[in-house]
Amino acid sequence: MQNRDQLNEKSGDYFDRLHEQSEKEPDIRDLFSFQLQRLAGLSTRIAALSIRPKYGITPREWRVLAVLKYLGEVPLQELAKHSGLLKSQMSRTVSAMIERGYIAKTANPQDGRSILLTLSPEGLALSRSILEDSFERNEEMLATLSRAEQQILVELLRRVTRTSSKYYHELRNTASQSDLKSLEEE
Amino acid sequence: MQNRDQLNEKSGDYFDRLHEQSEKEPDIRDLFSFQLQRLAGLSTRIAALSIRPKYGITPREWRVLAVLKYLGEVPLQELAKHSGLLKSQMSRTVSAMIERGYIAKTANPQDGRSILLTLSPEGLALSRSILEDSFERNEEMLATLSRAEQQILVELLRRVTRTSSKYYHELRNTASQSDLKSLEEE
DNA sequence: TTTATTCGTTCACAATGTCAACTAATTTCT
DNA sequence: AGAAATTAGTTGACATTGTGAACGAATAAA
Repeated sequence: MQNRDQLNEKSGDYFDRLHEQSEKEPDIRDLFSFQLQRLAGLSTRIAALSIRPKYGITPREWRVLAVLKYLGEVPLQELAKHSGLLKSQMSRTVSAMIERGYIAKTANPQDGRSILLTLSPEGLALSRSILEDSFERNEEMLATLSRAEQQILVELLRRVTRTSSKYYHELRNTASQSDLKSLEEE
Repeated sequence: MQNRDQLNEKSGDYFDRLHEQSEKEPDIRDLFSFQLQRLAGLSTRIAALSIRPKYGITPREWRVLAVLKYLGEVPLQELAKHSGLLKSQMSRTVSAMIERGYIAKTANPQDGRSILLTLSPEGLALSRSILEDSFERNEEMLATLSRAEQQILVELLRRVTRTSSKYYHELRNTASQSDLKSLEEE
């Protein structure tokens, strides 16, 4: 058998068995962000496992396609914001997607610096297809929860994301007081 | 002002405004794993922002220290499993931490191949300190939720993680039928 | 109209993730 | 016991992701 660097988490043995609570010592297993990171890592691996071999596309690329799907026609910066990527990352990603014919780019008549991006028919079809697969994967991941619980989870995450985003931008601003500019936006 | 590739998500404008639900078209904004990824990304950035400048350590490194904190004394593989890293990643990370004096390594009397890892006093102190900061950051991120809601969220995530972990290993096994070995473990 | 800002591209690099090859030690099988 | 397979840890190679800065061109602000 080949020597594979597996993530030998096996049958969930390492996930959050209830541990004895030491009264004073902080424990990373109780940390929300730790749970979050671990689950997100799992989710990425699951996605890569099902999507990469089938569609020859990275998780980031299909995420961009799916975001563009609901945005319609937008400049690159806008696409980056909604995807949670830097514009430098987005520029490269979009280039690759244009090369493969999934994204079309046209000039922005309103602004000569900007470009407008849309999904090509192929991109739309691909995006739809992967998105369906993704919803199926999510079903499996969430299978342990009732419909009601799933909705609660999604709603809680939504709220936490909003709060965290605000917090993040506060941190950025206090960290680099060089650009007081950003204070203006709300 | 410097030209920084900012993630201009600004005041949460791009996060989950309720969107009109097209009846049939799947929308990535409704995808659990998408929300998860986005929030995890935010969380990482927040952590890096507060930890890196203060302690000169990467998020992954402190995560390893914190995991080792509750494990006590374990071989490398064990530490890797609990941290969600490959043993190759863990080997490198541990080397760096040993070099900086945060982790001590001794031979395993039970098994000549294996090594036993523990936190050094410095490592323990550092781990404690960062962990406290992390709990504070989490407070901020979760500030919008009531205590009860926070507990619900944590519990739901815990269950989803367990289910997802099982699902992941199933996928791996069906994907590579070369090693039927792994079927044995439950 | 000069100055500052913004859009997108590109460069350079750090961090992370993935897998295969390798050794030494251990276990399993016969 | 001895050969064969397995396992722990290290290392090499490489793909992906994340971050910040420099730059030209276009636009907005002074």
